[in-house]
Amino acid sequence: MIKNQISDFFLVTVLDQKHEKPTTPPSPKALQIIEAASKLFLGNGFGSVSMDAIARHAKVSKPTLYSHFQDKETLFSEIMNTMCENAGSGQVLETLEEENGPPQEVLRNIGRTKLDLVLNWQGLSLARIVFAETTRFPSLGQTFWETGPKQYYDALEIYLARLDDEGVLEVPNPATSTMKFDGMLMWGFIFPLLLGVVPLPTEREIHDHVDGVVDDFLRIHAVSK
Amino acid sequence: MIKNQISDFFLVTVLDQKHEKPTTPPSPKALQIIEAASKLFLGNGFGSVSMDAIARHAKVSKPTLYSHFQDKETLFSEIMNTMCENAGSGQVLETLEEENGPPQEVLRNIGRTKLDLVLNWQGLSLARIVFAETTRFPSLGQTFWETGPKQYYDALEIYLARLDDEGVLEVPNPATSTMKFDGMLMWGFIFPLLLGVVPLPTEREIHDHVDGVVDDFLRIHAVSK
DNA sequence: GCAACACTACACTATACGGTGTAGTTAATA
DNA sequence: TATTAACTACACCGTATAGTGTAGTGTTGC
Repeated sequence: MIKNQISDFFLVTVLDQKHEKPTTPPSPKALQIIEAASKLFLGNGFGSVSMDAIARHAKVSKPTLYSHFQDKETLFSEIMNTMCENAGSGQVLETLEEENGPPQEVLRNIGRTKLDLVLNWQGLSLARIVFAETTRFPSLGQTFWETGPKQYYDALEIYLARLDDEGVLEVPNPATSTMKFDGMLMWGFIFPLLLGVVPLPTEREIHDHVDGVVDDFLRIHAVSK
Repeated sequence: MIKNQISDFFLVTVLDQKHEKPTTPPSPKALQIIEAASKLFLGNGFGSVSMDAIARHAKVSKPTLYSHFQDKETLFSEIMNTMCENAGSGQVLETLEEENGPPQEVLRNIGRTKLDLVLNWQGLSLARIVFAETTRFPSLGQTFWETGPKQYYDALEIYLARLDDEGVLEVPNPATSTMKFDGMLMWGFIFPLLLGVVPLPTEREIHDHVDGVVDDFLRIHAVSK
C-alpha cells in the first residue's frame, strides 16, 4: 500500500520528466536504482540508508550501482534535486496563470492546490529531509526553494500587485502579503504535522481552512471606501 | 564566538533548571558530558555525532561517559527533551499573563518575544533536529510540541477568547485564529531560514514585520459596527 | 594505612559501512 | 562462433562506530 503510494509519487516526481532536456534516458537498471533509492531516502533520510540496502532493494549488485552513480552523495543529491524540481509548484502556477475569476475564487483554488501538494506523506518527508540535510548539502535547500516555493511566491506576488493596480484589492506590499497568506495557509497544518503530533487533515478540513484564510486575506486587503 | 553562543543557550536551556523537580543534581562530569553533547547534537544532529567525539569534547573517558548514560540514544533523547522543555515558551507565556494593555500592544509584545525565541541559530537548529529525528524518536516531537508551542497556543487562544467575550475583538474561532496569527508571524521568516536561503533578520526587520502582522490581525478581527 | 570510589588511558570486540577487485555469466551483435 | 558490454555473486579493504574490559591512578573518608 505504502509501496504503491511511493511508487506513484516517484512516477510523477522523478520519472515523469516531461519537460526534460534531451539527455540520454536512464537505463532500466539506473531506473531501478533511482526508484529504490528514492523510496529509501524519502523514508529514512541520507545517513541511515546504506548503499547495500539500495542495491538490495533495487535488485542490483553493488558494482552495478557504482557503475551508474559515482558515490552515495552524488546519488543522493541527484535524486533529491530531481525530486525538488519535479515536485515543484507547477500545478499551483498553472492555477495562477489561467484563472481570471474573482479573487476569492482564484485564491481558494491556489490555496487548495498548494495544500494538496504539500499535505501528504511524500511532501512532508521531502520537506523533512531538505530541512535536515540542507546543512550537509547546501544546494538542496537552494534547489528546493528556487524550483518550488519561490516560483509560486513570485507568481502570487505579481498577481496581488495586479489586483492592487486594478483597484480590486489594496495590497501595498505584495511580497509581504504573499508570505502572510501562505503562512496562514500552511503553518497550522504543517507545523504539528512535521512534529508528528496530528494526523493528516481530511479534504473537508483543508477545504474549510482555505475558505477561512481567503476570507481573512480579503478582509485585510479590502479597498477602503 | 559560536562556542559562547552555544554555551549561553545551553545555560538557559539545559542547565538552568529553575523549575526542576528535586532530583539528584548532575555530577560535574555529567555536566561536562551534557554540555559537550548538547553542542555537538545541536550542531550536527544525531547520526553524525560519535560517542568518541562527545567524550573527547567533554574531556572525559569513554567508560565515564557510559557510566553516566546508558547509551547514545538515551543520551540524545535526555538532552533533547531537556532542551525542549527549557527552550519552551516561558517568556511568551509571561508576556501573555502579565499584560493588560490594548490588544495591539499585547500582540506586538507576544510577536516580538516569540520571534526572538525562535529566530536565532540555536532555535533553528533545535527545530531542524526535532523535525528530522521525530520519526526515529517520536517522543521528541511530542515533548517539543507540548512543552513549547502548545502552551503558547493555548494561552493565546484563551486570551483571544477573552477579547471576544469582552467585545474588544471578534474572534469566533480562537484556535484557528491563533494558528493563523502565528503563521503570519513565523512562516515568512522560518521557512526560508530552514532552507538556508536567507540570513537571519535584523531586529528592525522583525520589529516591522510584527507591526504589520498585528495590524492585519486586528483588521481581520475588528468588531463590525 | 586502607578501603571505596570515580576516573583515566588503552586496548579490544563486533559490527556496519563506503567502495573496489575478481572471476564468471548472460545476451546481443557481427 | 567470437567479441563485447553489462551484469552478477562474492570476497575483500580500510575505516568508523557503539560499546566493553582491564589495569592502574588519584582522592576521599574512616
